Amino acid sequence: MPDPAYDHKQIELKWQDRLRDPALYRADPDSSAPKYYVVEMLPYPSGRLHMGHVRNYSIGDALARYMWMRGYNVQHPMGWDAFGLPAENAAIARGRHPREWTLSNLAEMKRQMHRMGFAYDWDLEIATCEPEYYRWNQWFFLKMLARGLAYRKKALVNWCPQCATVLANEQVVEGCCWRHENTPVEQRALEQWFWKITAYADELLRDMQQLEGGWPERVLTMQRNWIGRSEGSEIDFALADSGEQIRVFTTRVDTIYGATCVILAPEHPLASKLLNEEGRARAKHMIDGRAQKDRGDIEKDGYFTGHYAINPYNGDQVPVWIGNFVLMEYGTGAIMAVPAHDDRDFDFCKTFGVPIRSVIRPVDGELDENPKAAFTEDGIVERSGEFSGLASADARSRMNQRAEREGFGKAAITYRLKDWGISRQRYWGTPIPVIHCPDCGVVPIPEKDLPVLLPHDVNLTGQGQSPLVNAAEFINATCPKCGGPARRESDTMDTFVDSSWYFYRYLDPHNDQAPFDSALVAKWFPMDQYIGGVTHAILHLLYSRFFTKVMRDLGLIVNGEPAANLFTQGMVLGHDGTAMSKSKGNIVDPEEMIDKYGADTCRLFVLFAAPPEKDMPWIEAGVGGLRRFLDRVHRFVMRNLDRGGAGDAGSDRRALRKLHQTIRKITEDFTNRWHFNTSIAALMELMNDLYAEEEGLSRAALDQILPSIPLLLGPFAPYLAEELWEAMGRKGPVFRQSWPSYDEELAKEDAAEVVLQVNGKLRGRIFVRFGASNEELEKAALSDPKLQPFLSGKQVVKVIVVPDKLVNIVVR
RNA sequence: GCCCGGGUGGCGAAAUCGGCAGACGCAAGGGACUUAAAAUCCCUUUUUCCGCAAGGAGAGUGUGGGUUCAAGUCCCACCCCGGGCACCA
Repeated sequence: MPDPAYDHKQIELKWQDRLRDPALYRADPDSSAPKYYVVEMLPYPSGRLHMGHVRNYSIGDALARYMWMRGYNVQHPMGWDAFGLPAENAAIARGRHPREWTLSNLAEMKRQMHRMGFAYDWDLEIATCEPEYYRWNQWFFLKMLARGLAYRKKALVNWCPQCATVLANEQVVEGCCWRHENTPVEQRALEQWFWKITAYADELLRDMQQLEGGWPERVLTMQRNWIGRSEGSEIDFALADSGEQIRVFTTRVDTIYGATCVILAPEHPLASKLLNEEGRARAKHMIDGRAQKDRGDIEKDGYFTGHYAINPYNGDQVPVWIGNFVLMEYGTGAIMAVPAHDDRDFDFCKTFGVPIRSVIRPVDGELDENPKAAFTEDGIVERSGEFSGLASADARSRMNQRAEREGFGKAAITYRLKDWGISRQRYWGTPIPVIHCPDCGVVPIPEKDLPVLLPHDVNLTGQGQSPLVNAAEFINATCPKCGGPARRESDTMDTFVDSSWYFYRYLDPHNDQAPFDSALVAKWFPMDQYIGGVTHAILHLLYSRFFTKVMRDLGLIVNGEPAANLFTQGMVLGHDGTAMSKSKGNIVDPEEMIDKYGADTCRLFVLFAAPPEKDMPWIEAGVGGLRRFLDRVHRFVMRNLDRGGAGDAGSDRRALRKLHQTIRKITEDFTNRWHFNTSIAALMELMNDLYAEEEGLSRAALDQILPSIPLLLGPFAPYLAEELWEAMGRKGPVFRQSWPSYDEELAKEDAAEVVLQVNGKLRGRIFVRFGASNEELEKAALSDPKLQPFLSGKQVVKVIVVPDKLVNIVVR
């Protein structure tokens, strides 16, 4: 009789249907089990699921299933943010309303994910552009406003002409928009809303200590660089003619006696005042040049303003220049140039003939009167008045003291981090809940009037101004303070706001009294495990840390960090070796793969091809092998369900040993590292052995082996696991069973295989009982016939024995 | 330029604490079954040399050194690839 075929379509349809009940996946809020909280990063609903998403989800899903089987209380939400901008652009392109488009897309993605068999609570999904989510975004905004953490200012902002909106610094990649890598970002001056993430710069930096070990070092380093704290001094140089102050920032105030000019950024407000017409033209040229791509390649340019400034320490008058290498957005936008002790200043001053004056010598060297290059290390300060002879560090602190005493400067800390600009000139996003009143100014909408909802009928063009500006019904409002006519804010919030706190809302998605129940969050947070792509290292992960700290200060939560452990999984790359993306057209559609091979096979394949932290190029050639493996599993179980037989003791022993070794191996893989590729390889080895021993297996051995197979397979290939489990007459679901335990004794080999080496070269091997003494092993090795040719006529110098493993004989 | 990763067969990879390099899978080749094909099963597959054969000897984890009885793994120098940061004062 032929073996029953593994019909993945029939099996998967059947179990898709039976596993639809959300109650199966829901965590028990009263559970005393050790908690384990897995959250998945969300794909944008602007496209369909692709194999990259399938891999990301499969990693978390396998882990969640295993944790359930170990008795953990798993909250394993997968849901979606309805991200504004992509949704809006896609909706415009298809001539549909963003809301309609978003919801239908969410439904489609939900269907696909259900088809893939991801175990998740199907009630939990959140579309963050829905009214209830607006409400709490806006509520947070008002809280921030009240605390001075939200403010509005006119600022030079990054503007993507393609998106027709503003971008945060974090969203600019190599001078281009993160979504349009060929569109250079422009600078525009606009009134914008900001959130004061800089108020938490120090804490965001300091608390990274807590994350050490739990978060990848790479991510922490990226955040550290991004925050970019540097300690130094701010010093005022007064203009010789007008007395107006130029404040400079330096980390090397100890070199200030060597300052030979002051350089302003071309955008510096004072620059336009000091410059003549020609100078202003030069400044504009510098600004334009910088807007182009490769900043590092731009040659130094400068222009003398014709004015002089006074070094407050020694009264020297130094020329004031503008320079294209001085950045307005860092420090104070002005520097003192110390060519003798800074590479960039050296470059600049050499080029423009500004004098060079050395004031620092190496601790055990002379002052270099005529340096060929800048000496940038700390040393001993010379020619610096009362500070001469001091070590650099010492000089810095004494100079700061003097600056403070005399009122011309102070010690200061500068950050590279800028406040988070959250204004977007788009339709599809959370409206910023304020009103502009001609009499009262900016007036927040009272909490009781939230949420402010988007008007439904707008003219979406994707061009120029936000469509909300022209939506009269929306824009014309009444001032909540004076009752007079006023204008509603037309900016909407950056959608990174939505993703900054969605994982809290997941715990309590239907709460209409508060963003979430604080007690529930206190019980679950910080989440034990967060999984996401490294692409979010400084966007989402920094924002959500900031949000967490703000919410803590609002008294909503008690944790200071959102996630104790972060795992950054690798991407699935297209055939061309670059990340899958719709614009490149290299995405692989899971729908096709599922039809062809089945959902289980697809999941198994993406987990098997590479360990999860590694990028994985999509090479379909290997998928068939995984399908064949599942076929083999199915066939083996099905044809041995009712088979009788006395069996062979040797076969039984070998098969059971392999079984227990496999359980041990997979358990260790889940516990120590998530290398599912080796777990799956172990399962394949088990099946290979079972096939080899099949003839000799007794009924008793089969009764032990068969039920273990779906349990071990469950985290990786859930549909087949359920099917086999049911075929054995058991009640599911598999992921709610106990994880099988292994017996160390049964897993043990009969004898230790000991490798024999002579001078480190493999010359033979022997089998001995476990725990044989070093003397026994040494004796066995020295008398082994295979080793004699290499030992005869030689003198044994040393014998190294590693019990149960190896003997190495050193001869001369 | 600076800071992280990484470099192992034809390919994806494994080797988890310094102890048999290449598990597992793909692809390839050969065989069995079959009228035939598919499916399935079995064998070979890092490489060079010796041998009719069983078998044996050598080389080999980007390159060059080093430590060690023993190195893919540790140390030093360099090359290449990927990522992040980059006139950050």
